[in-house]
Amino acid sequence: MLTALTYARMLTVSTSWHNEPVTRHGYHHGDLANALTTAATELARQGGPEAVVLRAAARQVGVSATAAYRHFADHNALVLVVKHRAQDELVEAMRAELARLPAADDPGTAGLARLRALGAGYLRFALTEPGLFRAAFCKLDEPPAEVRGLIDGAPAYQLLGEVLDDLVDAGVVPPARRPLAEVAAWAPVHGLAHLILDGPLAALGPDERAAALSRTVDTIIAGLSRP
Amino acid sequence: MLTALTYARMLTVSTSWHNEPVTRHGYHHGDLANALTTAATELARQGGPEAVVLRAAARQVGVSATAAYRHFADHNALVLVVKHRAQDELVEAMRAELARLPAADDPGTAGLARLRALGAGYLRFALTEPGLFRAAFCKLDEPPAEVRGLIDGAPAYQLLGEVLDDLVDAGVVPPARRPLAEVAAWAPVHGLAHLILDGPLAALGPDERAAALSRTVDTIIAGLSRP
DNA sequence: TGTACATCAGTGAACGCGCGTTCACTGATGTAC
DNA sequence: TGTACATCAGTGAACGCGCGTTCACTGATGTAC
Repeated sequence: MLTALTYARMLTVSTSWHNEPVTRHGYHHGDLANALTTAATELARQGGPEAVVLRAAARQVGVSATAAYRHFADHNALVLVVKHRAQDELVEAMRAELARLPAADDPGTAGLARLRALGAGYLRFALTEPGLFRAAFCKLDEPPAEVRGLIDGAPAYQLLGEVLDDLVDAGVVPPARRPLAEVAAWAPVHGLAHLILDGPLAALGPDERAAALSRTVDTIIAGLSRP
Repeated sequence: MLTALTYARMLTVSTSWHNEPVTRHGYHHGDLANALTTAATELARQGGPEAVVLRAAARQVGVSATAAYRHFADHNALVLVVKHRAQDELVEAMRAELARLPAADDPGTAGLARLRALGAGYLRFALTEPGLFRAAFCKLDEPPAEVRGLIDGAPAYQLLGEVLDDLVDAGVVPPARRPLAEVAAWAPVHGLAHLILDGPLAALGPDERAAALSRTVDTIIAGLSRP
């Protein structure tokens, strides 16, 4: 979709014009696919997946709506790339929380800290970027073949799996509790995010939210690590 | 919204006409608010909250779209009653699962069975009525004042709370783990439902789904009941 | 190095659609006398 | 019991909106000779 050539062309053009505002570089945009994706992602960031409107994205980039069809088969294809970007940002938020962790000696406590960090990063992303969070898990009109039959959002799932493996290695989680532990750990945090975002627990204040997360993660850990 | 008088009028009219199909009873419908709510709920059942279209509901009832405005302030008000109906059906599914439970002697095992039943009923409803499930938790344009500041979907929350209280009484859940246990128990099942419905875990087959639920609930119970 | 030409990436006008909502209206109902 | 009249609950036409998408087109780009 976005070749190295396209990038090169864009750079050439943008450096040859002086003080040109970023919006357009002439009749040929040079990087429309990327620009539309960014604009559409921004729409999703503010209004969720329903706000991803092809015409609005084109408008924002300063291009006719028709131009989008040179780069995306249809509206659904545009939403799909936004969904992927949103998933990428979610994983990024989780990794960021991991990176913030201080070094720990004991592998067991280190592993538990990582598990907590993943949950905290997940929830933080959901609450600070509700639009993107919903976009990351939105239902597409026709899901692409690559995704069907696989676990979507695989990077996050894999990240979680690694931390759980570490906890088994450290002797914190008994091997018998390892199967499907990803699901058992993921679902609670995902559910909490949805309950806070979309309804029943929306009325919780910041402190109550923190307490709810803490309680939820404590329960997961107590359950997974029980002999 | 729907007075006893309205009902009485409807019954009078409908019994005075012979073999009249249920759709209309003359110029005055007699029970339009209810009929529209039912039609709108059916739309949500098939297509989720986005499918609740005022004109479509009116069409289905065989009434002009304008007529709906005699009974609902606007589209949002219609969605709100659908949301409430969906929540009612969800609680009903949970109660149904409780009712199916055989009697048990030990209060501890009985309580755990009830907790499992609530989770199973919740997930069953989510998977068999995905449209209504999403409607039950949909975001409204302007949430009504009564709901803001309260925990929405209170009946389900309360039902869960009672079972958890029983588990404390039975000595299964230590009192120290009781606070916010509703959230810790609700979030995992809610999250699992969403993960299966809207994406990442959609590819799971029936057996895998059952295993995922079982693992998830086991982990909750192990966590909540840990000394 | 210059030029003809195929290809690519844009344009703007227009289509049909279905929505929520408003308007002025009219038929049915119920009540006061 | 009958009649005038206010009120209630419908009607149908129309509005404006914004959407996704298609059409025939044109300006820019890159390549073969």
